[in-house]
Amino acid sequence: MEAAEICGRPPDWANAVVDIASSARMGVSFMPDDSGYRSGGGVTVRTRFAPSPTGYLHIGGVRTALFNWLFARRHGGSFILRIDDTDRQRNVSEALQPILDGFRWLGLDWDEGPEVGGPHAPYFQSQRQARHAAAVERLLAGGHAYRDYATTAEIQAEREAAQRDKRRFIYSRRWMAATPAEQQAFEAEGRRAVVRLKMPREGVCAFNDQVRGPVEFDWVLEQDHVVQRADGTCLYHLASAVDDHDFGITHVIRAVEHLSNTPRQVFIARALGYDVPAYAHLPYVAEPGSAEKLSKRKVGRYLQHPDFRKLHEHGAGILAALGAAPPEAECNPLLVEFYRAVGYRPEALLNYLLLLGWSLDDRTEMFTVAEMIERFSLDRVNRSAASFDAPKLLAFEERYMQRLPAADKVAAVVPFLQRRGLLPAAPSEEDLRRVARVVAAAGERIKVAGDIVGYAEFFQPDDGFPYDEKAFRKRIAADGAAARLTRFRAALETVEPYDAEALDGAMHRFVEAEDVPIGRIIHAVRVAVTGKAVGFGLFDGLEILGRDACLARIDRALEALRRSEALEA
RNA sequence: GUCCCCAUCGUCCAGAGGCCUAGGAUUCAGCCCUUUCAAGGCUGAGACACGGGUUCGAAUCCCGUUGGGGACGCCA
Repeated sequence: MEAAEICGRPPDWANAVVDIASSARMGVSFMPDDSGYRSGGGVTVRTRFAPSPTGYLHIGGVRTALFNWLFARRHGGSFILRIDDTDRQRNVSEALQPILDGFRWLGLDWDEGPEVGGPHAPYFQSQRQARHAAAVERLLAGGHAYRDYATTAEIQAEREAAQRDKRRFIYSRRWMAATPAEQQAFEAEGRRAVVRLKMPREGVCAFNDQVRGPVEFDWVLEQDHVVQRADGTCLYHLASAVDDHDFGITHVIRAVEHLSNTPRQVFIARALGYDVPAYAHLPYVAEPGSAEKLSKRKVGRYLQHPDFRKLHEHGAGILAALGAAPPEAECNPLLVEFYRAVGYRPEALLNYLLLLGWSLDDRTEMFTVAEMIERFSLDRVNRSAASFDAPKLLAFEERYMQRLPAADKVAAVVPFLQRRGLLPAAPSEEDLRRVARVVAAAGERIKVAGDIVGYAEFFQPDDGFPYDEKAFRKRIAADGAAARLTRFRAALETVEPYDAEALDGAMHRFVEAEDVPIGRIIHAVRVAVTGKAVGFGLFDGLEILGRDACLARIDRALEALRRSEALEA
């Protein structure tokens, strides 16, 4: 067969610029009313996120999902969840659950997809194989694909030969069955066919990326990708292009790693006579302190980065305090589960993720979800990778916590106290009042809801909390400390009313009478009453605990001191 | 190796030829306040990767260099 004949001419559409949404990019504004994306104006926006059921919701994936979701919501369109499960047969539902839970926790609702169904069901790729296979048949019939009888070894040999001669590898199509006769001949040899795309070998594939602008790829550089295996199962790119079309996806918003896969999807779509969707390739999220793509398998390495480690340790501390060994996913700050388990505000995570690659201007940082939807646009998406910055995420979390109304803060914190066994499943009014008072006193010290476990002593019996040993030695076992504490205890008995203000006054009168710096008594009281060296305002703490508890706790501390002295003697 | 992409404070962003002596946030440092603190207040440090053009004028446009990253599967 002649080379010219083998290669053929590229289909006439191959060089067409695919640009259904260019007007939006060129336009000054990108409002729903003039974009033509609304029903009535033409196309209704439909975006999708297509996770594979791995059991985890990765932070980078969520960012992509968020942008898809925002774009759909912004334009009054639909956001679809499609499950790319062609690869795994086992336990799909089990591996999917954490992902769906993560979406729900974040408030990213999907209009069509698993559990909610929709007009284009099924939404599991593995259940759409008949459609994929039918598409392959059409590709074959249209001459855009061919049956190839080469073995992997034969292809590999060609590839290596090309490398040896330092030329680009272009498949010879030697085992392509162009006619039924050739097909029979190959099969008589016992060969089995895969279906390959018959890619154009001249011209360029040009399209207008919604975040990167015009992009071009030479068709020659594209290989004759396999779209269907010998066993009849179809490969991802074929399935993806077909499903996107079936679902009426108008905008494919995904990570840049798919940019170089786009030509073959464009080829498939055009060959099948589809409208090609608009593409938007997002920069990927990079690892802390580097430009490399974030990978959930490298957590160990990221843990060596101080900022990332701090984020992790903070969360791990909370999880450890909650008891029972947490599932692995909850210990990994690369996964959404971590933030939920530790008690982050979902809005804070969303806000942080939004600004990782997108901005409105040079100063607006806080966005409610409604504001995000209102202001989001693809043309303000950044083109370069952004690395995951743990301190910044924590800063957002702090701000959201600070702004949270007191009642919501209490509600956020209660489940953590319950899990720690510090609060009954059905807390009484009085229980909740105490929680509210501790939360108020702790103020900005509670950055994530789980931080409440750091104030466990306010919910434990007077003899049921441990002492920070070092603090105990320094503040209570010190010379004269016990005697002073005993005298202060006496003062506490008569303070009236027993509130922070009066306690403050009593303390100051005490140190004046004793003629000692305030630090000599205040720390001793704190250790005696809370067991800790640090905490929120001492007088608030004394008030919350109440007189009886304070006296009992001081007695217990003095008793503990006597016992340890006796032991040493 | 081939192709593609990216390039402003440590980090995340702003900057569409003169509003730039480059702005905000975070981080860091110092100071203040304070009974402690991963608390609060104030002040400060800190960047246009490099080299050529174009232009009266360039962080901004063009070319090159360097650096970084990604894609090159009968994976998704």
